Amino acid sequence: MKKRLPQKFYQRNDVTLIARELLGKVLCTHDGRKLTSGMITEVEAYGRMDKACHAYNGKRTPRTETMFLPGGNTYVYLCYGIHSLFNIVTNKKDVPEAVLIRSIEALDGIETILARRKHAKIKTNTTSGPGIVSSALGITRSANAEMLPHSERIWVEDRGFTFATSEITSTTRIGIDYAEEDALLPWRFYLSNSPFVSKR
DNA sequence: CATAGGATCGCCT
DNA sequence: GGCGATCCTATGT
Repeated sequence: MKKRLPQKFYQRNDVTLIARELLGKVLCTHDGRKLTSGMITEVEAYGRMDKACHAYNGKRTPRTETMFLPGGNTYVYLCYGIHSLFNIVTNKKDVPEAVLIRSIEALDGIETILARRKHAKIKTNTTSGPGIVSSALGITRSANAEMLPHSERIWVEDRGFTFATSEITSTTRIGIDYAEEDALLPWRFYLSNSPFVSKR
């Protein structure tokens, strides 16, 4: 079973539900030569009324404008001058919410992923961490504002991997101390039994 | 225009 | 556990 997620999956009005449902889905990229993919193992949700969100309280800037696009778009931005962090926009147009993909477990194109990461063999840190996911899958800011349901470069598939709520850990997000009380929201989700998670 | 700082990583000790 | 890398972004003058 390989089925690309449809637009309506992303456009629902519940970013934390979508974040949890993205666990086990398969993020795929094609750079024109090689297909690479990985099962999503760790995510974080960012809501429109959440001080950790770039578009908190409707804040529009050239960068955050992407978050106001309809759900299903990609939001890729540069962090610390080095890392392209990959997010999936959710909800309807003009409702800025997104899911940050933090870790995956490599599935397709292992050789390509290893070469991009300069690793000889798969280790837990080959695909764990938001900057690393982009490195492993070849995602750069040129992949910003791509429509996942239609893009030839990047998309998400359901391959039938499912996980019960009891197999998912929900806890606080990483690196958002500036978000005051919202730093306490349990909006980071990961597969409890996966070794491919950025912090255990 | 100038400036401070970031949803991080990897290397060093 | 600490820190430098590296550059875009947002903000203020």
